[in-house]
Amino acid sequence: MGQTIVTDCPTGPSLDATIAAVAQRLPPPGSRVVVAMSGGVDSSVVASLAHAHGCETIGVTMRLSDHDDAPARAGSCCAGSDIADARAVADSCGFAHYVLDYQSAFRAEVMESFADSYMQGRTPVPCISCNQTVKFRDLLGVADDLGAEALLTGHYVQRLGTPAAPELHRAADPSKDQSYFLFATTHKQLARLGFPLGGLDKPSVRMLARHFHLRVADKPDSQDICFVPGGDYRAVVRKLRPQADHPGAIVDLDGVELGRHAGLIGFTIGQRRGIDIGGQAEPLYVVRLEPESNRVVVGPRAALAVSTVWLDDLNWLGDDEVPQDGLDVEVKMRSMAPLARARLFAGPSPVLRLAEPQFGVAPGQAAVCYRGSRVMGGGFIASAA
RNA sequence: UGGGGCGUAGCCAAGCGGUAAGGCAGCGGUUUUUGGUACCGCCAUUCCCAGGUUCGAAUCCUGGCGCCCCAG
Repeated sequence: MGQTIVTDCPTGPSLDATIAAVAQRLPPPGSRVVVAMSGGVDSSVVASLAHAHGCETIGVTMRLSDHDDAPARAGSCCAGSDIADARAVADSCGFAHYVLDYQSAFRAEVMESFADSYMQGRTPVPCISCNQTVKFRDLLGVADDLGAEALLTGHYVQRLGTPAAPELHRAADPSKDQSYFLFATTHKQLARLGFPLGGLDKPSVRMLARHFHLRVADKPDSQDICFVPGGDYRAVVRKLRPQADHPGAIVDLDGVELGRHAGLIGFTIGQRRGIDIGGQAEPLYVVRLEPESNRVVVGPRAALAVSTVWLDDLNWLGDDEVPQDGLDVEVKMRSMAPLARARLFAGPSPVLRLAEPQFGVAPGQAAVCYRGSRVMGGGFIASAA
């Protein structure tokens, strides 16, 4: 009593307009498509849309880790309940759905390298290595085997340009943009991929989910690393690499020991919390990790400033090579970081010269280069100074 | 055992008779399909202990205890 009835998106775009907008990003009716279904809202909507659009839709869910015995957890992908959700969506809409067991590949190529990376004092982005391996290599291969024209996913990114010269762009909704995680996608892969949701915002996607009566319509967005459901990645690394992590010293910039740490894997460059050293006038941040001596080097925020960033594995998505004298780009060095102006130099040792110093640049993270909304390419941060 | 100084939260520290600042650390939350950052909130009924003065004491007095410095 006395409650206000809230209508859905009273001022938002209409349902029909939204569906029409998405249809432009789908292959023509009759095309066979594979949809990578995680069991979440986004990919469920993609599959439902493709099916409704008249595509011969095959939903595929990869079983990636073995949490299926665990109780349903919000925020994890491809666990048991998520697989059931994907299956239920396919059943209710009436398109095919397969579950593929990729646990061993996922473990070998994503989880193991995740652990190794931490052991080396780096800070990996497992979502990117997952996209590079099981998703856009293996699953695309599955799509090929099934004779599919395209592999569709629920990522919030846009593939523009022409099929022959595809361009990767940020999502229309900047708050949902996932292009950071897709920079390593190759030109060839991009040509076969479709991201129907790239022009929508989340409320529109949920509106579509309700329209299709999907049971996942109000499922919470996923977060955290999918194979670290509770958010405790340190426990996962220690389980993968028992005995590999040892207590050591926390030292200041001059090498003076200020405290002790339980193990290097608990730290990331730029990290403030968890250092557990009080009595300072200013907060201490992790400035450097030294796997050789097992030391964590800490210092004031100012000590984090870097203006040169060296990259590994540059994946270039531009139309032309990076000019000899460099290219002005805007770079993102964390998924939710603001863009920083920089000049990119390619070659055997690609390097970014930052226009303004940046703080908390961590090796292992991706540096993704943009020009306007377009992803020009990127690489993994090797080192910074 | 002469002189001087100090003892306030895990650490640093303000307060100097009117009912415990702040910083760091920690904890919780918000944000977020990576880690982290940032932001917000919480965090001493009590000031080494025991008495006393006072309407009222962390602040004054007395006595302990504990540190630190200077001492021929």
